[in-house]
Amino acid sequence: MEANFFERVYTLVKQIPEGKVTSYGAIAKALGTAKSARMVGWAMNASHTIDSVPAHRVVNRKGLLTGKHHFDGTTLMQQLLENEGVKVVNNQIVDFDKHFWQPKLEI
DNA sequence: AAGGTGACCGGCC
DNA sequence: TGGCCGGCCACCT
Repeated sequence: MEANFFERVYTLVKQIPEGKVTSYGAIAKALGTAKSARMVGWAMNASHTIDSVPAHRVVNRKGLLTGKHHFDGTTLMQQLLENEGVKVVNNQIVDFDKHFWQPKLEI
């Protein structure tokens, strides 16, 4: 199996198709650490150094771009999502449930 | 080895 | 939805 918890998160996040988004909790649950969605966020923090992980497709359960602060600018994450067809208004994804992608189905 | 930290979640009001 | 609180686990120093 893969070495770190991080790599598992990366592997899963990388599988997120364009125009789709998911939540930390969903990823955490898919990995088996449902009660520790914080770990997913922590993994994303490390993903910042990897740049192969579409972290902009990962938001919290409310559809808020909580992690946009960790991106380069302030609207980078939002623009990336909009570029893929995901509407974002005021740091929040519109029709979040429609764009929601369930990692459990893929894992 | 121990403590601190974190891009969260769920429950309650 | 929004604010507050507790829990939870892996990584870092």
